[in-house]
Amino acid sequence: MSENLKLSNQVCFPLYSLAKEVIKQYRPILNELGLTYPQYLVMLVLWEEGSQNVSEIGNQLFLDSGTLTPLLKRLEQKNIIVRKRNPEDERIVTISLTEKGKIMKEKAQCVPDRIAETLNISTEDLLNLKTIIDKINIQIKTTNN
Amino acid sequence: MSENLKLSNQVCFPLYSLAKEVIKQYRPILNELGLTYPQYLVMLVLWEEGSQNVSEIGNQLFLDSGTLTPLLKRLEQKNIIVRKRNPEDERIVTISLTEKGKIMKEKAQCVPDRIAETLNISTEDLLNLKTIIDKINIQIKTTNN
DNA sequence: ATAAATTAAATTGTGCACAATTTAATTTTG
DNA sequence: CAAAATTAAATTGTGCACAATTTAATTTAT
Repeated sequence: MSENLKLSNQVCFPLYSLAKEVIKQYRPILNELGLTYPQYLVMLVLWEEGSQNVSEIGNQLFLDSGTLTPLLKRLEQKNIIVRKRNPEDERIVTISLTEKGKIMKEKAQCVPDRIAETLNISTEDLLNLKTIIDKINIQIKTTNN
Repeated sequence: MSENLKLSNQVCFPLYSLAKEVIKQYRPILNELGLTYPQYLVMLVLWEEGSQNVSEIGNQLFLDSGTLTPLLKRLEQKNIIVRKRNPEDERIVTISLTEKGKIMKEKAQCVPDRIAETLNISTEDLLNLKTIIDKINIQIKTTNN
């Protein structure tokens, strides 16, 4: 068999597997907060930057309204965010944290440390991984637009 | 904010994004074969190793029957695989390629090259990425079992 | 000023991904 | 041998992810 189609030679498969594996490590930890990983990402954006439009959140997380609209509705049902149409421009929906959502930030402070623990990867390897991923991400975005 | 906090967020999110981005590059190419990326992975296993049980495929791709059963039914509907219960042990379902499935392998030969083209990443960077990812994947699997 | 174009979010539909449970077959044990 | 345990796949239910379309609001260009 040509080497071309061997699973072991693929780069994408280990990447896809590792991403799933890492998210799996987040699951039990985020579950204590009642969040999924994509929901946690949205909360990180709001904690860091405050109120944001749906599309502003989407631009940062590379997610579209088809993904975000139902996800945000779930966060709203948990009473950690509110969705409000902008009276200046009724097309825009602004997402804001509720008190409960702001308080959750405190409980979430420990998440990265706990992830770092369970991943058990040296800082050196993490930095190495980050460097190469960032480089490739930039290359893809610039090549593909 | 601790350094771990930043680092794990700064690694996990780019990892998750890059995996999605790379799969997005596969989409138009695999679409010509009528396959999704996970379906392509199943076909890679079958092309490389021939007939496999559902759980053997699952072990290699880290997917469970909840994911594979409907996926395999879709491949069966495309007439590129057949699903057959093992008469020796009726619990086991063996997946085999049809002629059409075998022929598809030829058309798939070009996929890795075309992906390499569109990703436009140096072989060195790809190897670098694969090396660090494989290392971390092994580390996670051994730590977490 | 209004018709056409654009924009933002929502909706619709398909396909993973995975936890939890169920079903049915096979093994192990008492 | 029969009950209990185990195993393999299927099923059920929830939640992304994304393409394609729709809806409604706003801009723009005539």
